[in-house]
Amino acid sequence: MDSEKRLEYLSRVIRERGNRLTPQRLAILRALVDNDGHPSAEDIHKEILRDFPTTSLATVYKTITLLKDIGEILELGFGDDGSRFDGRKPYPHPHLICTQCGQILDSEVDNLDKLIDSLAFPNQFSVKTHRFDIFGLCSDCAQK
Amino acid sequence: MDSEKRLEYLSRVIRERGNRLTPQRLAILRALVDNDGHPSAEDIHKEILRDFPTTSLATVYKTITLLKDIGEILELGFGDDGSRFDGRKPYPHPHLICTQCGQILDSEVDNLDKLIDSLAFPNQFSVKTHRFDIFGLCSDCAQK
DNA sequence: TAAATATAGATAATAATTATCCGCTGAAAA
DNA sequence: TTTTCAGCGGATAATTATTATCTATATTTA
Ligand SMILES: [Mn+2]
Ligand SMILES: [Mn+2]
Ligand SMILES: [Zn+2]
Ligand SMILES: [Zn+2]
Repeated sequence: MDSEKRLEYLSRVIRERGNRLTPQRLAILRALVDNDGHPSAEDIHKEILRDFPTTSLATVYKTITLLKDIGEILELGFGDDGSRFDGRKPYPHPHLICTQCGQILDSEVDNLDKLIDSLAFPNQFSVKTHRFDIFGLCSDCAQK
Repeated sequence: MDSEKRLEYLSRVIRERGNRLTPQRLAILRALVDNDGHPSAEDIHKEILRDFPTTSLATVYKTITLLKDIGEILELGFGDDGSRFDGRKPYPHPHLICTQCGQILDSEVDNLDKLIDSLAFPNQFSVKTHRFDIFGLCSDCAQK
């Protein structure tokens, strides 16, 4: 997963669908593809403010919405705790979520789709997507 | 899973911890254990109103909070779409969620804990709980 | 250049849930 | 029996991440 490559890909898709790649928007994209920590909208906003101090939080949300429309961002909603975003791997995948420090780790596993199919089949359920969150303590927090 | 047995169990636990089993509270418990459709707070409230027309929605939420404290209800939060509750099986288990009609089906699978452990182990992650949602169309909605 | 469209930023609105307040109830204590 | 008092129900206000709205500005198109 090359951040620069992914940034170029997203930039191209956005331009091709007639949207504009403003400096603020590019900065938001860069923050998303450079960060593998699943940042919140606030996290992204804070980072953008360094280069574009007048950027509104609404602008961050608008770019996230744009990426959602393209299907190039994965949103992990946590109700009142807000959402965290994965702009590097927009497809569903398991996450290890530390309930102590808030860190979110990516995880991969083979044959998860097969398991999901085996759950859906008996109910004649047609699968579109999924969400698999594992909550607990990361290695750092577990030591304390 | 006997609804009546579960109702008796919940009633006993609530009394044993010094809480009171008011008629409204009992009605809310009954609505929860009788319904395997993963009702929302509103759903429960509507049902309670038939027998106790002055019940406040806040009372429903308070009883749900009580059950959460005991660990005897599973909350499935969906952000702005609110939460759905499982008062029959309070432990984590996979759900098949129809994005068309909102129906939520229970699902069970062997060795899910083993799979989760295999994901957590490489990261030295200490698992506490999990959430596994599968989104798609139920058999009814898929036919249309 | 002129017109059309998209976007940024500011601000108001949304809505599920939670907090707060107050009067009531019921069981235990005196 | 009377008093006490924590728990509770109901009403209402507050919370807060996100979305909608509005206007000025920037960019593209003709
Ligand atoms: Mn991820
Ligand atoms: Mn369930
Ligand atoms: Zn941690
Ligand atoms: Zn359906």
